[in-house]
Amino acid sequence: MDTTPHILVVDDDREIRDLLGKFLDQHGHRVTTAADGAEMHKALADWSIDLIVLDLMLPGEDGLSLCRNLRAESNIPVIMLTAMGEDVDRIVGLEMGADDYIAKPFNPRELLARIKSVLRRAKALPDRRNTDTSAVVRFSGWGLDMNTRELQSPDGVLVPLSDGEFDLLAVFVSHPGRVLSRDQLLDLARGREAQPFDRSIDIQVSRLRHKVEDDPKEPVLIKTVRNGGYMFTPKVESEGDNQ
Amino acid sequence: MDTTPHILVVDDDREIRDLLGKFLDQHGHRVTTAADGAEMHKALADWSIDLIVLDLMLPGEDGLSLCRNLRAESNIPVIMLTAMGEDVDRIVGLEMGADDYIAKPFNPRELLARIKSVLRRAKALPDRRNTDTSAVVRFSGWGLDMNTRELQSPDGVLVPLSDGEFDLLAVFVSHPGRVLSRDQLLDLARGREAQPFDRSIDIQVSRLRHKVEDDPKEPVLIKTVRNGGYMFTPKVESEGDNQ
DNA sequence: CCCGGTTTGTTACAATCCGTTACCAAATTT
DNA sequence: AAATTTGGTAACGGATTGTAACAAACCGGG
Repeated sequence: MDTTPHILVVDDDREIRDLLGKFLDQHGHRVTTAADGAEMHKALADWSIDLIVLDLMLPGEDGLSLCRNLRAESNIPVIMLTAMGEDVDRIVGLEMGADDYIAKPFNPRELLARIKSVLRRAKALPDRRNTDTSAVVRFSGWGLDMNTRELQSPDGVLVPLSDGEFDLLAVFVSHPGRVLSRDQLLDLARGREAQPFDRSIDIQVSRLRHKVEDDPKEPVLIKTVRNGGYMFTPKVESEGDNQ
Repeated sequence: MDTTPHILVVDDDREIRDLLGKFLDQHGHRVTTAADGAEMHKALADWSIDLIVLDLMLPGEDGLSLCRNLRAESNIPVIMLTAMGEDVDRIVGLEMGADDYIAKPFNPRELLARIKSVLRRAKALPDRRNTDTSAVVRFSGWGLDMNTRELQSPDGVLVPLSDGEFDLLAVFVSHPGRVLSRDQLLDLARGREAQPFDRSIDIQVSRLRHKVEDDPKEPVLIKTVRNGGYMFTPKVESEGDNQ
């Protein structure tokens, strides 16, 4: 299946964003771009990003401090883009926690190789991005255990979920009260890109509704938003994991 | 506690060895040097090496294959030294599993920064070197002795495991709560690469389940994640030394 | 060297899962 | 109201997984 890595390019220069986006796209990556820190954070909330290419110099909060903040809360790998030939910046970048850097102007094939290398390394690391350290998530009486991947109904009965259903529900509970497009759901739950006429999310939502909704014809938890996607409506509480 | 990193420099050029050794020493690292693969292996047996700086071109077995072998039996980080300006070699080096590379002639301060960066990353990884210190690992009542390679059931009965089953279980207990792909499991437990249609991990998991699961049809400890691999779900406590 | 037992991987097949297609209903536009 | 778009889901088929059965590799002792 198509699970090409999703790369986020953060650069204030529109030309570089477009160029890099096109190049990485041509080489089989999904790409999202952001012009500054705010857009970057939005993209991180909306998509399942596998790697960030981050320009050192940015308007507002600069690349270095963004990188440090990223490091504090996730371990999404970061490759820093630096202005050319500045050893000092390179070193500071690495010490700030970037996984690699590359100086502008760069050889695209080398960037590709570095991306591949960093992604390979990252696979060996535990994925810290969604780990809210809370194992059990509760919503309208239901309990979803993110560790054992088990769903408990309000009556305390274990409802068997297939892996796909669990992954989708996990995405919903971690984005409550937000409309998620089919594209986003596909990316967040399956890590893949939508094909034309892709209805797989609809099907999976339908199957999930039959397991968690009282009346699947009249869904309360997972609402359809016409021309928008789906929205998980209940309030979600995460229990601190009890030892 | 003296935790200055111990760095092994492998290069056939005596001048570079001495220069690097002196430089790294001055900057607060312990350094051992080796001229070829044989000396490298001796140093690895004699010392607890934290990082290897490895020249690409070596007499006898060259740096690339040394690097690959290292990768197979430990996760000691490796920084490759390459002759200057050879993009191809750089790329191959990274894909061969090096954690970073640096081109000769290099700025010593940059090497220092890369060493620091790679060491920081490596701390996040589990140490796969010889853990001679006694270690009994416990999970949901079971006890796995990493030294004697014995598995004790919650009732205290010794359950015989084949070598392959033990290796696989050892990989699982050292990566609890993480989805491990078949590729990763094959690499970590067998040190080999998957062939097309390789089902050996499935079989081994099946056999392991029959020994450790209450109901192998309804596994609780080793869960299947469709399109992902397997996940070891129980909480793992290690009785031996912990950090 | 051969000979049994053990372990490990391959093949084969059944069960399950998931995405595509197709068709219908509901919502929206014309 | 008719036409069009959008969403729900039944049903089929390809893909993935579990495991039984077989074969190859390995091993220790004669």
